[in-house]
Amino acid sequence: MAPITAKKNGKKHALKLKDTKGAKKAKVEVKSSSSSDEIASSSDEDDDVESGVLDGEESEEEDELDEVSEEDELDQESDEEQAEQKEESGSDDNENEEGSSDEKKAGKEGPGQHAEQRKLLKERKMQRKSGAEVQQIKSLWERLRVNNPPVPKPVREKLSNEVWELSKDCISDLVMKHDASRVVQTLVKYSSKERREQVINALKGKYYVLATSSYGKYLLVKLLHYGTKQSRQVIIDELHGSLRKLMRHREGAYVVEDLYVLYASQEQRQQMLREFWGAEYAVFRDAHKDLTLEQVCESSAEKKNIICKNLIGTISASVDKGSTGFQILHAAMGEYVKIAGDKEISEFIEVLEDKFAELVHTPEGAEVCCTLIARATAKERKTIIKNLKDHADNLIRNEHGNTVFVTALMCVDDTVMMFKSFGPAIKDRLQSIVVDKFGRRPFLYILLGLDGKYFSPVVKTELQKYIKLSENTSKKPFEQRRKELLNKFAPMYLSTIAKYYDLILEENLGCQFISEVLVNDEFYEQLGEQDKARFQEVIDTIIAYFKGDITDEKHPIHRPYSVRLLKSLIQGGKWNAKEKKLEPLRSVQGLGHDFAQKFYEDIIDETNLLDWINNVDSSFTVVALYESLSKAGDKKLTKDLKKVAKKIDQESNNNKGARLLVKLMNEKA
DNA sequence: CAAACCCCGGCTTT
DNA sequence: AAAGCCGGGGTTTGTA
Repeated sequence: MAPITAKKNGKKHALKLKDTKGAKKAKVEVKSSSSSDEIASSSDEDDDVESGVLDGEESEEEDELDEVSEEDELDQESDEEQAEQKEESGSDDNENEEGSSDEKKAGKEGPGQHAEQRKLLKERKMQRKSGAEVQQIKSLWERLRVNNPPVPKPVREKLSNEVWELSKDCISDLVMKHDASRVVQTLVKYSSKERREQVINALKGKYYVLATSSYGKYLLVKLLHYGTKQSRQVIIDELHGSLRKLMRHREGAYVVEDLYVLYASQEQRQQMLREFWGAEYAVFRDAHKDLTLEQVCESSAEKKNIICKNLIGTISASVDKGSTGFQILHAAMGEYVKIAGDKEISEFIEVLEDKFAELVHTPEGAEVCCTLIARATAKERKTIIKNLKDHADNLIRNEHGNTVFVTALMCVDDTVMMFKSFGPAIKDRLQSIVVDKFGRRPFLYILLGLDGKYFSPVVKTELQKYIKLSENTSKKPFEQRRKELLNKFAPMYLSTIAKYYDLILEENLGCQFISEVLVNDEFYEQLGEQDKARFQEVIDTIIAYFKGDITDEKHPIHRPYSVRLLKSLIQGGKWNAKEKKLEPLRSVQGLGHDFAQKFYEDIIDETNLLDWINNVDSSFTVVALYESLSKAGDKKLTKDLKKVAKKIDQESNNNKGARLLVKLMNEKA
């Protein structure tokens, strides 16, 4: 692994640790991704970060302690841990906890006690099964793991062989202990394919226990990481049938999530999910291969009931455990809502309670959330919105979250509530949301509906699916909701543009947005008298924005979208590319000819006309001006153009605007 | 709108 | 396990 990776991981981890203290409540940010990071990085660190031994260990155990209180019934449920293992792992756990708290105490109270504690700990360790070997292996490992300077390869091989010789017979004892499990991790990391294969085989029959062990899980994840397709299959096969139980397990759930997200193939994922349907589908898995949920449910209402019950069982257990952010869970939820009836949907909404925000960052999770919003009753929608509004900014900017917000905008009848909920959170950030690739979408929706320009066919079809689903519970005519929202949001759009025009105009997406706002009859018609006046001020502001010497490279005209914006304002209408004609505005004032006139006066006049024509970036502006003004019989520009006609640069190949202008002038004459 | 373009994830290769 | 290729998507751009 490259040092860069190590560094990155270390950093990530450090950040994460800081978080765990203060930000329990602020875990809106993708929990699922952190799950994999957490496991990967905290175990990586052992090997890669030089100074990390104590830090890593301590923090890990701190996490451990944190979680202990959350302990649930599942440990008992987990089949009494295989008689032989039970005693061992039980005492092991205890010792580790003691160990960590001892260590901490010692750290505070003085070195003398510390040493004593250490000795005690060591003695206890020696008494454990394979204790002597463990100590020996560990000392070898200490030499193996050093990374600064890195151990030369031959030495590494030798050490690693020695470790393997010592550990291969008691490997299953090693992997459950927090220190020794690291030895095996390092071993796996520095081993050949064959050796890894051997480790995989030596651990056969242990993977369930491994997955549920707070230390073993790191090794398991490592094995998955370095493993081949086959070895992954071995592990998956073995865990297969226990997934539902694992999902309810504190450690196991993380392993399953990692497996699902990072290592399982599409087919394996499908299989994992099918296991959540019920025991039948886990046991006879080959018989049920290629089975889709819809098929099964259609074939028998009884089966459907059972599957529903099983799914919601796993889902609510995991949600209660705080695993709402897991992707595998989102996928399971996705299946559930696909077959759920209205009653089940209501129950599901209750299960999720205030955790909706944890769903919206993954494709599946967002889909679930959208479906729920679409199918929910007015009252249920209100609770969902109430929950989501606290995460408005993250929700709206997120690639998937934004569709959830759009769905809410499309489906919720109570637009007053929508505006009250989200308005305040949005108000001060609209200038940055509006230039965000995803964040701007909901606001373009309010402005234009599901315009194909901003909603790709895939997204659009999906959103239309939700519209269809919402028809049972939404009462207003579809377009009415958008109009009402536009009415409420329009003043906010306007004041944001007025205040932050320079920030927004700096971005391509921002120019595009402003153009959509200004060249829009519906928008203008929603404005009151006072806002209509402000609208004119905004237009003047934009005109003034283009003042200045365009031979200066920093002039805004040299940014690609500026011309497009100006052109749309000068034309005063939307270009319909299908019909190849301009659709003039019916009610907006101050654009089109008016705008052109002002622009050819305040910004361009006979003194700098030639500059604007002979520059590639700006020439099309003049073309637009010419078309707009000459059509209206405005002679000033035509006259000025004649004066400079001879100096227009028609030679350079790339100034197509200039040449087009000349062509148009000749046609006229 | 359509063509050009770029970026990313998955796959194959050594 | 890293490097390179390919295809599909989304975005940019060209200018009607």
